[in-house]
Amino acid sequence: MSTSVYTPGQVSEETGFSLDTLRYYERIGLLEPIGRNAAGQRRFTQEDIGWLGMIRCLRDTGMPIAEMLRFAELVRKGEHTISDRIALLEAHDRRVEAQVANLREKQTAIRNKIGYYRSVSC
Amino acid sequence: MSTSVYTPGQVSEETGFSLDTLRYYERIGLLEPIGRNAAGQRRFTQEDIGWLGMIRCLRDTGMPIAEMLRFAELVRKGEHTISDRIALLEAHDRRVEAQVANLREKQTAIRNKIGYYRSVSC
DNA sequence: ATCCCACCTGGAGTCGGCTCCAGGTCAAGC
DNA sequence: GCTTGACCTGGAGCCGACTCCAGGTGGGAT
Repeated sequence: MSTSVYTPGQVSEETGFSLDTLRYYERIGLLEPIGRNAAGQRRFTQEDIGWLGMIRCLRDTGMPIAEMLRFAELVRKGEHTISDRIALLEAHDRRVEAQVANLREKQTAIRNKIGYYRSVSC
Repeated sequence: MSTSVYTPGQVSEETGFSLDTLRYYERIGLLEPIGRNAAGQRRFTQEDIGWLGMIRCLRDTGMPIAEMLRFAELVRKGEHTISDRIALLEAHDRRVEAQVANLREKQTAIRNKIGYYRSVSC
């Protein structure tokens, strides 16, 4: 029961990020340099996977990579940046809220259009 | 009270699309060729603006341009494509629904993270 | 008359976010 | 002992969706 590690393939499988994307994220500094085995292959920790989960949330909610980098930076700088992190996430949460509202509004319009088409074609 | 027309500037203002984007959409065939005045400047009709409203809905809900082109194509082909248009919009509506669900799920995770940060920093 | 501003064109450039490639290394199964 | 498959690197390429540019036209206000 050594500290469990994961191969790139496993991580890709689990997080839904492609191998190339995982390498890309490491290259640009969104991931800390990932640990390696003797042969130089990446071995991800549970913590890396946790961080990737966060990345997944932020990406899926439309945060640009540049801003995720800022967030990653804050995380690296340690505990005293927590209020900044909260501020960043709250600002993002507000954008997500607006996004959902906009989607709902546009969806209603689309449904009205469908309704109109139905009324025409029957 | 001639049939009212609108300048590119007015349309941009009203629809939120940039002048360049309006020209781009016309170039790629997402808009029918827009009418011109004697000097060759575009004059949009009310109908053009209505169509741009539709475009706005579809774009804002994440439909790729390629698919909007397919939709535009159906509209051009006339009445007998209405059931196809319904099918296309319904499929899109389902994707929008999934999108909202995913956003909500990720938003919850983000809020939990904020909650966690709050608990740590107080 | 002249100025300015909104508009025109074709084509090139940008940007974000990956994605692909060539050429190479290891380790495990047949 | 050889093949296979997962991995490695640096760098180039791609895609979608605009956005910008240079150089030019036309018309309304001062």
